[in-house]
Amino acid sequence: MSDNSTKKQIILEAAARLFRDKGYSATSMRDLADAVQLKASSLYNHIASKEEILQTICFDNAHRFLAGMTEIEQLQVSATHKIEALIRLHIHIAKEDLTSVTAFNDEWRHLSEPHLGNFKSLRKSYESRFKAIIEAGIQAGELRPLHASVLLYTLFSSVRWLYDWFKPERSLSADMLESEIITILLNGMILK
Amino acid sequence: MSDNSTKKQIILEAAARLFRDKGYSATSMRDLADAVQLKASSLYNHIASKEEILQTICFDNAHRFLAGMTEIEQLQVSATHKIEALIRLHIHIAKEDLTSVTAFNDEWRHLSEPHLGNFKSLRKSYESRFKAIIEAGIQAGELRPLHASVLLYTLFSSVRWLYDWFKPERSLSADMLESEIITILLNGMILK
DNA sequence: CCTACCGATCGGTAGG
DNA sequence: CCTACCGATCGGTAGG
Repeated sequence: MSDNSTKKQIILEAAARLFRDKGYSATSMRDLADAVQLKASSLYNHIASKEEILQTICFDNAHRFLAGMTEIEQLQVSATHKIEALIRLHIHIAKEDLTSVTAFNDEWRHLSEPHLGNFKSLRKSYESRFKAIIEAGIQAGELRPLHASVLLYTLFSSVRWLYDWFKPERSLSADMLESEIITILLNGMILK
Repeated sequence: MSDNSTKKQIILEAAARLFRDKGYSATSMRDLADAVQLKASSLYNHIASKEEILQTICFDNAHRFLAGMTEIEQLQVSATHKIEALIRLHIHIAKEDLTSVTAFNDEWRHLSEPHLGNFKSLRKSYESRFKAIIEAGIQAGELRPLHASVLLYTLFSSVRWLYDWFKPERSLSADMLESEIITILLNGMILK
């Protein structure tokens, strides 16, 4: 049983890497089997289907983001500080499990219904809660009076390149990277 | 002949839309044939292969960006103004042919060699030239003294969400969108 | 965990 | 532009 769940974990990690590198559709169960030194049919002792793997990756990561959001919402600090905490959240999640987050970001659209709909709901909820914080910041006069959705999506995608880029040269430490990104984004958003 | 090139154009546009919506690998030639009211085999009177379509999309767009870069490099203005012009370039290209740019952005990795290598070279060249402008701006004391690559990629990806988002609600005009994004990014990058 | 195999679908070709 | 069809590969199952 513990052997079993370990093996499943190995399969999930190999799958995340393949999905990130080749995409979900271009990854075959035989590719995945090769990566974990198994025959394709043996994979089905550990997982139910190819899509179940994608579901696990997508929903696990969605819940990591939502859990972080829930914590940050409860902080008794300014909107600006909450936004800074959210930027750090995105960077920390990326650092923790880069391949999985990348696959989650790029491959969720291959979910079938009803999973696709459920996933979109979670995502929508995360965005709404993020947007509410931004709107509070604008109301409070902390942030530039721009459209909240422009601020939201600019911020969102600004941290997304990390997922494609984190691996190569490491002349830049993760901490340095984090502080520079926060400098750029907060100065871009903050009023004066 | 002119009929022929028109039909080819229709096929390329339908393909870009399918590649954007489902991804290159998940789009079959039968999907594409249905979209243009043809049988799959008839597509091959207009195009040589599935990958040739992807090549056309990827290299056409790469050349649009490079042509814009060449023009902007020759302007006799400050680095900050060149960067503003580059941000506008990205937004304008997105507005002109949204589906094609999205497919180019997300699906180039499915190119086979030697096209993949050639594509990466063009991309690398574009990034280097962009980075040189950013570095000049830092040298000149116009931009915050951060790592040029952090500024580059933050800026790059900040405009990328447009590709996924441009379509829906149009309560925001494209001009308003453009000016807000430039406000956020330039204030984030500019010193003081 | 494997061998053997399934029906479906893939990109693409032959031939008209 | 179509019908008919190719070999290869797909996700997955049967049976041990």
